[in-house]
Amino acid sequence: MARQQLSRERVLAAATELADREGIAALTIRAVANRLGSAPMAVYHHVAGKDEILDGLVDAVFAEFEVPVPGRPWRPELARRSHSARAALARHPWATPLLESRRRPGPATLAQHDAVLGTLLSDGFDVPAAGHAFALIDAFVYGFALQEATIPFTPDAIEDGAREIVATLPDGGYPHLARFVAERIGPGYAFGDEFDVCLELVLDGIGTLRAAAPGAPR
Amino acid sequence: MARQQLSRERVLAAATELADREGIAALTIRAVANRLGSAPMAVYHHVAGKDEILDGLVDAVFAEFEVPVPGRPWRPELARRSHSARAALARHPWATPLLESRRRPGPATLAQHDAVLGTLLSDGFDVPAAGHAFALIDAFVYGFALQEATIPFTPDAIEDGAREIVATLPDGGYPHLARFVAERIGPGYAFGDEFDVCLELVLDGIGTLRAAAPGAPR
DNA sequence: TACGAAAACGTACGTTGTACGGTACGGGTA
DNA sequence: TACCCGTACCGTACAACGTACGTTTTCGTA
Repeated sequence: MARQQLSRERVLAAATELADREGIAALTIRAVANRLGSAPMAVYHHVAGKDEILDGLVDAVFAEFEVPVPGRPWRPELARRSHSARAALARHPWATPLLESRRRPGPATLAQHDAVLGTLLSDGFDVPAAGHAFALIDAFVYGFALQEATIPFTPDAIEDGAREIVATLPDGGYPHLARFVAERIGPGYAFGDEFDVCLELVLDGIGTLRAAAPGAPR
Repeated sequence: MARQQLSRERVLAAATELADREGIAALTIRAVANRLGSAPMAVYHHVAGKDEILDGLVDAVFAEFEVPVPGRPWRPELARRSHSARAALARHPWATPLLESRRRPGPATLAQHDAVLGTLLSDGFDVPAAGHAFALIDAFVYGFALQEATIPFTPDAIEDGAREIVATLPDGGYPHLARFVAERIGPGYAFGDEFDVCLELVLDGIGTLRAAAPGAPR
């Protein structure tokens, strides 16, 4: 039997693949086992239950974020990590809503948080300012990922999709929404492009939090 | 039998109550029917299925947001609506993750979007700038709500909870995180307070997007 | 070869969403 | 009065789910 041994890692990898391909709702113990060529209950020797699989998935996604390096200038580091975070959450759209229900942060999650705080604290932010900055940038990244996951259309089909929704509206209702779709949504429009514009504004705002005292100039 | 007639509204109200009290996982058709003093299959005469209930719940939460009024100054209007949105999402912590999977926006959702866009468009923002501003503020509000829902502690217990997590860490790992918890988290600290600080930064950023041309001064 | 632990499996149970067919009832028409 | 039919409700049934429990298979070591 060429069947490889099961392991926690193989279980999580199979679960990630399944969630990516079929959606989070299709992620069942039976399906995971099936994909591993195994029986449902075999999985339970490597993870305690479905909840632990979900915890592991979230941490695996966090592990895909590029980690900022404390000591380097805060702004490019946070920009790099935020872009990679958004990319990872876009690759795994099921992950963002999962953040809420998972209350036991994994090692990658903690390392990520530690590195972000360290980057801020070592480049001119005092503790309260680092807290503000952390809350702001993560709220933005997660919120954007949530919005992006909600958009029911691929960038190519967004025009049709948006018009379709607007078309089902009562005539004359939602005039500003209708105007926005008519004037803005078109072949060149991709919602994802908003990320860069908004991230710059967020980073500008974080810059104003920076303590005046110890930081290197700009 | 004094039992009142069922209706779509009563079903949604019972579902909201249940989700608030017992969590979204406890929201089953049987539980909803039970709370209504009715049989499971009776609710199917008023909603098409569980998905439609979830859609209705999300729209009901959006209906709790205060709607900004186009024509009034953009900044206080958006501040008011953002505060009320955050409060509503905090009252219903199960709602934010649900935003992702619900792709059929309800009337309250559409009205909300329309009013936000209208407020921006009628106070000096051109269409692309309004799009940027909309993406930014909603990403922030949803993301913050998601973070707030994740915090596993009440404001009172946050100190113990945070220390507990840090205590389980390998010694010396995550030094910045440990420092942050030690210096920042205390009796006076409430994560929710970060919202006001961050929202001001977001609104500042949105202000810089405003077209120079037609807007009133300030 | 023998053996004990680790890994994998089979069976079974309670719960879920919901398809399907039946039942009670309140009027409108003949 | 007798009939009928649409609306609201309910009972039963089924497939799929997570997983508790007990059994079998596999494999490293002696």
